[in-house]
Amino acid sequence: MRKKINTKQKIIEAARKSFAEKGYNGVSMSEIAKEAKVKKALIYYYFPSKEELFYKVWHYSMDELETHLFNEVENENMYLKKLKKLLKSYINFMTNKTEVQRIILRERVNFSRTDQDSWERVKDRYMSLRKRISNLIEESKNLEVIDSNIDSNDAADLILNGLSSSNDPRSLENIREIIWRGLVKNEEN
Amino acid sequence: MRKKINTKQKIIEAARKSFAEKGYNGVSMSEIAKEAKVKKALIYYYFPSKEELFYKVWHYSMDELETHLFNEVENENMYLKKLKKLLKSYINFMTNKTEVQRIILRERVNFSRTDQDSWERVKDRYMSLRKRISNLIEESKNLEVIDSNIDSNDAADLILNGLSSSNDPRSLENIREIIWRGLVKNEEN
DNA sequence: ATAGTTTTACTAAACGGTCAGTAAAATTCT
DNA sequence: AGAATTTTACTGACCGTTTAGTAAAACTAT
Repeated sequence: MRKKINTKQKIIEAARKSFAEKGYNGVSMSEIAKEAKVKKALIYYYFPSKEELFYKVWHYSMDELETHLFNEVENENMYLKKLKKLLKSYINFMTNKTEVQRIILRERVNFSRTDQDSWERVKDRYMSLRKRISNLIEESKNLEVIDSNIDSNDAADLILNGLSSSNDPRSLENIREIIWRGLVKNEEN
Repeated sequence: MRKKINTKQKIIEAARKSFAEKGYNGVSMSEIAKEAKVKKALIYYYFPSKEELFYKVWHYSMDELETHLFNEVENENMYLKKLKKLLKSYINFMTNKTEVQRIILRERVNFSRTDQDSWERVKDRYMSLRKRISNLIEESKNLEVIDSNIDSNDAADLILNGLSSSNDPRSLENIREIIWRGLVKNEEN
């Protein structure tokens, strides 16, 4: 901890930007180094491999997203408002932190690959976030806010996928409204 | 040893499988060659570059999808049923042709990249399909089947994104139902 | 001095792509 | 018809470049 306190963070930030733009396989370690304004070998001083660097970037991003989503939600006491706020927060995060958005969109597809278990950890971290969302939906179902026929995991997927498609907040607001109308109970139930 | 007949198609099929599994940058031409059981140089006999090969694969896949979607739809005369059938067909295609599904999911993210115009053609081909879907929604709006507040482009995006998230037909059915409830007009409007 | 950083210099393997050449099939010439 | 020529389908060896990763020297702060 002599000279630089934030070198490691600087590398993570640069890596995230690069991975978000071109995807894991589209970026070389030299590119990341250039973006971070350090020499490539220095990255290997802090991270043992490209794969490990990516995992750290992913984990860091998911922490950020999860914090952003649930900190605001927990201030709410009504489940209807909790869920409503979650959707708003999600849109807010996705339109502002577009790097995180893209890195999720890009690498989520690899979860279904069976030949490489290097993605297992990455998948697990994502799934733990999805579970928190589906739990919230499940609780809302019990309190008769959300239609009981709805599978909470599928609903969480729809939120996660539907609300990351665009960078335009207005489009995402429109999409959110459609999803919301599909989720909440009909008045004449 | 002249084989000739379907070599080109065999390469496209192998390329699609490989691209779907690992993404454009995750696959080498040698891998594709191995998958197609031909020599790498032969790929360059039929296709001038990796990029061009990918575009052909993409175009071929989009043609397949579009044909599958709209052939069935056009037999229907009511717009409500047309749209309903389109969603069904889309799920059907995505759960059976998982290679196409993954290749779309993987490479769609590149559409927002501004630094490379090599993706322009790829994007254009995808957008023409999206337009056909949003046109169908727009017409359904005029006939007061679909809520008039809904933006047809955003609705098309929601369908395209929400209904490609999984390979499990049951999950996709659930998601379709949520989307559908969000789209159609309320009885007590 | 010494422990923590950063850089220089390097490697082996893999990459996209090229090229000269070849055997067989199709076409043209006589 | 059959010989001569051209075109098609395909191969292996190879090119320059880039890749992830390493060893060790050099610098920096205490």
